[in-house]
Amino acid sequence: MKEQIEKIIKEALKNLDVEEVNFNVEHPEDVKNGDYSTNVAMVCAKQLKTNPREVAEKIKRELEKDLPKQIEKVEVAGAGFINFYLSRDFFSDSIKNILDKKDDWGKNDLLKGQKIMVEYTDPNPFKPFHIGHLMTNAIGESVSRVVEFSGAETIRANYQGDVGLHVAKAIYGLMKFGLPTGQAGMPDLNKSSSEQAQYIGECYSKASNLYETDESIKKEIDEINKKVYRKSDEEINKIYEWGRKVTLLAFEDIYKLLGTKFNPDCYYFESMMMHIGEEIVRSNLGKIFKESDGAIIFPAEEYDSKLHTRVFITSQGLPTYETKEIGLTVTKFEKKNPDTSIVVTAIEQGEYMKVVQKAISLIHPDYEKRMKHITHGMMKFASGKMSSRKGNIITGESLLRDSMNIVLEKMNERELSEEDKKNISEIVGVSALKYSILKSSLGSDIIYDFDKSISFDGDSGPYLQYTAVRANSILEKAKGFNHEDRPLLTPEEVTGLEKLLYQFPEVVEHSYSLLEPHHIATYLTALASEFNTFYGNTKILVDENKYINYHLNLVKAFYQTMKNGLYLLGIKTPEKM
RNA sequence: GCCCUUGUAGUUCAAUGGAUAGAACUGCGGACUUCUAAGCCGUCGAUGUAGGUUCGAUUCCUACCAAGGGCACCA
Repeated sequence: MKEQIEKIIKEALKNLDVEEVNFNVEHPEDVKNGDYSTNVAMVCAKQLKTNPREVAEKIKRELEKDLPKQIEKVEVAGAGFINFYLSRDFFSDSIKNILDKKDDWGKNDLLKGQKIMVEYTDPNPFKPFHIGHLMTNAIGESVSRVVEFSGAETIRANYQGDVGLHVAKAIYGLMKFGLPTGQAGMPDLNKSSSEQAQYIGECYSKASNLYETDESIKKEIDEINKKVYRKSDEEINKIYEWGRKVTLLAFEDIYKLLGTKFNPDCYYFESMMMHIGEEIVRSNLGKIFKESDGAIIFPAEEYDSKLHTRVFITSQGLPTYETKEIGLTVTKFEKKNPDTSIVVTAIEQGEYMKVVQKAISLIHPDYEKRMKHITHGMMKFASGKMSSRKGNIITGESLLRDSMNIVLEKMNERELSEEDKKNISEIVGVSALKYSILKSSLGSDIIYDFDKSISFDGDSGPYLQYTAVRANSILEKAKGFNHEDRPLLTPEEVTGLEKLLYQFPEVVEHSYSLLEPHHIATYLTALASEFNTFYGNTKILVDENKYINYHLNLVKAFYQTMKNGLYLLGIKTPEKM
């Protein structure tokens, strides 16, 4: 509809001999000002040397000569806005359209034929899955789904640091505090990979502290680090293989819970990328990279004054993260050849990534425009509550578990089977966390209040789910209610719900064009609120309701839209809760 | 010091340069023998400071203030 209005405005301008101008068509905040509104008259008032309202009137008269039937009337208002009011038929048709499209409702083909790769989550084996990974995952998954809804073939990639100092620290910790060979305090190898991974994470944390405080331990760990790189020590290799396997398996459990499926051939590892990257860096030494104090560096400020120099290969001859990133990017383009390669990380990687991307674009100029880096802020905690319910350090996993447990407690009031309660608490717990990450625009930090944010009032994931469940509940009850023989009558009045429903595809497009998932979250919350208002004002399943069939279609259309929208946020829609 | 993010109600967040700056939480006040009250209705309350561009600025530009991040061998 938006395109259509833009089109008739352009035609009107042509008929009035006005040069083409940049104008907007948008939804006014207040529905009193119509369903669509344009500022075209104000934009070209100067050009026509008259005041905006006169221009607006002129354009209005031109538009009225041939008005599409979906538009009931056009009005001039305010400083010179032209407002469009849609007809009852338009809204009724849009409900039908939603019911026809079902799970495809909201999709578009902006990216048809394109291949888009999204890399996100990026946890490191041997370290806990922390809250930052949770954020990156929620955002990356949502971006992937928005891209998918825009018609692209979507490739989900994950990049994991299986070499580096953190690995050496964890291995040192395991050797010092006990290996899985039956010593005291050891994890039972029969335990779940998640529990074994947790033990490895603890060893990592302890060793990490010792690294900072004890000089001789620091040396030992550095020595282990070299051995891991060279694979020169049989015992270390064994621990390494076990630890890597177990932590990666534990991550898979979390991905499953979060609803992410990476492409099986797109799990990239630093241990692979460092060799590829090193070769590229060394073969461009003297051209792009320089030697300096024994290290190999890239002086990015020579190309862009806002960038800075970074080390790519250390004076000890080890490749840094920068070099591995070059290997990764080149591998992605060579193996998968995406039209666009999107990488999602926290903001701390922002500056560094610009430098790396500059270096890559000098080697492969054709990649430059195809690389996109999305950054997000950090999750912080309100009022210093830094520990989880059990008193441990909060990891991404513990936060998830706590969230699910809180839901489970709330579910006690409900008459549901234990199995239902367990499943629902998983779906709702994940939703609470994901929504609190996705409701804000990227960029700024997220303040996470442990007590309040998982409260499910108002602006929350569970609120959206609960609203969907209410709708579903009506649809279920309607099956036993005699309504199918009755005629489909359409009420004259258009509800606020209908005035939002048809906008869903526009929201998806907008969200894609800015790569900002929060627009979907904001829209769904407004939509849920409208539904709850409608629900509160309307008794649907009663004999006196002569619009019963229309109302049921409306509920169905709402349910479908909410379900598709929640999907885009990476959130499942429970059938009951 | 230089560079990148970000400053909106008591709190947490919205607002492709547009109309009276929207929500949620909290506070206060309501409705309900009703399809799930994790819900609904009403109400109090905000653009960091100073300039500039514009018919019009929360949005763009400049300076300042404040928070977070990055600036050579960690990732």
